[in-house]
Amino acid sequence: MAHATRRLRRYLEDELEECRSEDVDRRLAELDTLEAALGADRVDAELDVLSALAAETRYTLTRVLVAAGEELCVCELNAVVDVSESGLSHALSTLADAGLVTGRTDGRWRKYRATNRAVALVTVLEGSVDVGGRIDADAATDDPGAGTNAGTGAAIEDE
Amino acid sequence: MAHATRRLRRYLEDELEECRSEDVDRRLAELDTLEAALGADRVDAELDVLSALAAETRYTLTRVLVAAGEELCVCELNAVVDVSESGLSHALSTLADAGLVTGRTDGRWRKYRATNRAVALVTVLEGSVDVGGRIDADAATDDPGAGTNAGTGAAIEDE
DNA sequence: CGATCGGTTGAATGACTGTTCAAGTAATCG
DNA sequence: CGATTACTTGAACAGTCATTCAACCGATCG
Repeated sequence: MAHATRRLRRYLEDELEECRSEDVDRRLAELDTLEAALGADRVDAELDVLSALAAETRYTLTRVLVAAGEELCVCELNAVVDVSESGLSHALSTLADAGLVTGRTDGRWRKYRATNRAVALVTVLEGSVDVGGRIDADAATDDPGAGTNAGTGAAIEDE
Repeated sequence: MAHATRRLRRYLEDELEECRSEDVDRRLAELDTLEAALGADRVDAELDVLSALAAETRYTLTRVLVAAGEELCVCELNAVVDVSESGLSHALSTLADAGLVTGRTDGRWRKYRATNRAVALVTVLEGSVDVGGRIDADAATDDPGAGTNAGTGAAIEDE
């Protein structure tokens, strides 16, 4: 980190007009705080969730389960993802480990359901990502634009 | 899909008491609708964002930029992620492609800032993931629990 | 101008991971 | 009970991807 710190030092002396090393040290401490505030465990946990979602099969499954709004049988899910039977099982297992779905055995059938976490993430992604090349990627000012729309619609609701 | 469909058929005949093939066909159509409603382009776009975030270096960068609430110089970011100089550049480039950060050149320094999309996603992840083994992974009933907390705090705010 | 600095880009490689095949388990059926 | 069904688990392989090294570009400085 020797080289990087030297450059950072130069940047800070350049940025804050006065080049008192006191100010520089303060800024360095602030950056440390910023990093520490994240918490390694927390970042790890959140990365597990992200990694679980960041694969076509698993994300499609999550989307379908969220859209359904009710539990679906494994054999139903098999109809929408186009992987082998065991591939589907692996995918659902990974999602369950990440707390994105929960499964329960009902007689000879096994049913899965999306968790609140999955609903929240899918909802934000839906609201944040505009398909069609253009994106709403203007820089964030101060106000978190979270909690956009709800009501994913398209629930099956038979019976 | 021949085998899977056969099993699904059996499941549906088992689930819906009456085994009229009319009902079965309707359910199959509903599942198709559920899948189609997702939209392949949309899923792809959202997967790009998820994939960009689902890596320790890039997620940490995003978290720091969101927490900072202002633009940070590359040399500052270099102090928090522990990868090579070019690794950092690659990471920031990937994040920019996914619309999670934006960069601008300021004299001889390059500065990056988190986008609204990044703020939204990080906020939801923060609110959704409870570290410490236990998770709030109770099944979703109907109400999307999105838009939880805001105010990531820990902004640097010097000057 | 040449030299240095800050940062990016491209190719290469090692690690990771998504998928499949084969075998295994729990439940129902006959 | 054995057979079948519905699904899971483990090992193995193929494809992907994060990181690094080297070369490069643009800007500033002397």
